[in-house]
Amino acid sequence: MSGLSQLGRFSEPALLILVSLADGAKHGYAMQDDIAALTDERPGPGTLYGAIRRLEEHGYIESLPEQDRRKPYRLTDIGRAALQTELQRMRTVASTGLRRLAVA
Amino acid sequence: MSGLSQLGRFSEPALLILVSLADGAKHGYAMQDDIAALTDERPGPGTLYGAIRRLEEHGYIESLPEQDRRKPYRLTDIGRAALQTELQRMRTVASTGLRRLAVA
DNA sequence: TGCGATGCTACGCGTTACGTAGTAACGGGA
DNA sequence: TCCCGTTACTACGTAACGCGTAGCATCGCA
Repeated sequence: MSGLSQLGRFSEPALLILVSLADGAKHGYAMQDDIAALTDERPGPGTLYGAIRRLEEHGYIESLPEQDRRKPYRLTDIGRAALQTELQRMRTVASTGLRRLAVA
Repeated sequence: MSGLSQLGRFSEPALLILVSLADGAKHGYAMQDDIAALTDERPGPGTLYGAIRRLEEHGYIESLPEQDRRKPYRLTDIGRAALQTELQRMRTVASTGLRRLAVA
């Protein structure tokens, strides 16, 4: 754990899952790898599969037919739209914050 | 409530407070205004003052002498550094996600 | 045949988000 | 002068989430 992460609720697993699915369908373990590459923090199974379940319940992602022992998921249209909105907001906040830090 | 916010834990009050303080010391109510302008979501007092307390406990912000009925806070050096790190990570994730959405 | 990596489920604890209610002081308008 | 809305914060409770741990099964490889 480092930085603001100790405060909890900063890793935003759900959003990272959506980002992970943005370049194609993946199953859980592959998402973990992708997220680890993106953020240097590998979410544990409790975090990951909990968030996946909630995202599916909300209709942001949907499961594809299971193959092998893998349950792949992909973004729904709703999920894609929500992700775009959220990422734009995120980028705005990040830019604003960094600008403020630079000026001050 | 709109978009991913219904999933909870997406508004990240603590980070928004830090961004809010990045352009100068503010008291709680002023942070609410600033955050509302930034995100179109005004955090309620439970959210705001809870997050402020935790940030102070962790040494990311510190309180200035109370004046009138206002308790102003400002970023500490630690808070400033943590915020910068976090915002950079955030911008990277946002950019990556948006790029992926554009390609797909 | 053992062992690590893969892939997921189940469970529980601590913490957080957030709504609601309550307090108090101030200023402006009727 | 009496409301009433705004400012500013405190206190409290509940639901939800993050995250760690444990467990189970399969696969490949040495």
